Amino acid sequence: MARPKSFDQDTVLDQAVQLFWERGYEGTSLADLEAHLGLGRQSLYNTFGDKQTLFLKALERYRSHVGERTLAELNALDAGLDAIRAFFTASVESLTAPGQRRACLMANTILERGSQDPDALLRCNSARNGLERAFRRALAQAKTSGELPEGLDVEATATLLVVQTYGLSVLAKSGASAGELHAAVEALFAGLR
Amino acid sequence: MARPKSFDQDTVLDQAVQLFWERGYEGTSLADLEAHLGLGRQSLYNTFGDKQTLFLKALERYRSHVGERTLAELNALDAGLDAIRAFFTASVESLTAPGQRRACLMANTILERGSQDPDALLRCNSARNGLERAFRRALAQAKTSGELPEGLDVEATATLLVVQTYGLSVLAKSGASAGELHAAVEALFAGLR
DNA sequence: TCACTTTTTGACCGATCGGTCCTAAACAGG
DNA sequence: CCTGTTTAGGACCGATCGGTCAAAAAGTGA
Repeated sequence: MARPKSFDQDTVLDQAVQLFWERGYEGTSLADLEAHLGLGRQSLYNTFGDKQTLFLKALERYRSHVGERTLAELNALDAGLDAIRAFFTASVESLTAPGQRRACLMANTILERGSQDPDALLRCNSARNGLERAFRRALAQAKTSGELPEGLDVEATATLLVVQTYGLSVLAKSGASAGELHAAVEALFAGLR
Repeated sequence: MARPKSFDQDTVLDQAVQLFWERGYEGTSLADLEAHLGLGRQSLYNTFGDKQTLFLKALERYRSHVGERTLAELNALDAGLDAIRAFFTASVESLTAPGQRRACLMANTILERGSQDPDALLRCNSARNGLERAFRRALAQAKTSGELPEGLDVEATATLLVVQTYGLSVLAKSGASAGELHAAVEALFAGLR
């Protein structure tokens, strides 16, 4: 029963995700947000609260969109070793896409904000848990289907795969080629079987 | 034949390294530097140039001190698999030391400054090359001594170890326990042999 | 002691930061 | 058409940013 908002919240939030992803939290000013989101400062504050709150919502959005999409096939019921390999192949491709060397928003946030923003860190860790859980399930599946040896430590290996995921982000941002990273993934899988 | 500086450059530079390491480049203001380094702004500019130049010198110092110290045993002539394992064990301990969750300055810099400071990125990559070279040598040594299988791809595995190094930094900063990370390292080595 | 050179101190600069306030515009319901 | 409520625009706020300037202080060599 009053004037409605002239924009779609989720669309705007997606653009905020892009900005924070490319420039980081400190590197993204309110002026940047106004310019790229196409709305005034007061609208930003009315809709999302202050900068830090907006950032947390952007993190949430990243997790529920970007994250879940890449997790989808890993969470399939019959996901095994192939699904894990597909996950890393797709990750490397995405991380090294031309003009898109922005690593992973979660890894970026952990390093930039980990010491200062416990809420942000909490969301990053929740996202990490989701990934690690998916890895565990796929690893267990691969183990029962005989793709992996009986003695394999599923818990530790899942953590190892998370380490690998974050490490690939850093190396990709530093300019490593897709070939290098694919080879590193191959080396990892050579040890798994 | 004039007034000498009242401080030791390297000592001051070490403190700058600490600050940048803990707070990042953007997160460290000139006021912070003045306060913790104990010298005035003009002295900073006279001695090290502007903030970005100081940062590059701090990166260099980090590499030549922190970096070289951890690389030392990896660069020993007879370094093999044990040396690599010792490197990761020491890394995990250092990364999870209480009150010191600051990850690795190189990884931090790659993610925070990689897109904006090509000079900084260059130095990070040069440090990475040093690490990767040491890994290659130790891996080759381990291969000839029979610790590792003939078919092992030294090049790709060395990259894999760099990926792990960076990944451990991120996970450590996110709050992962030393135990978790040690287990992940174990899982990695289980695959290598 | 006396120049000469450098360091140091601290005030100061414009720009930009995140955030707020106030007013005008725009829509919904009656 | 009004009335009520919310949104939108933009001026404005104090604080802080990196960087500069000028003057004072402190050494050096003669």
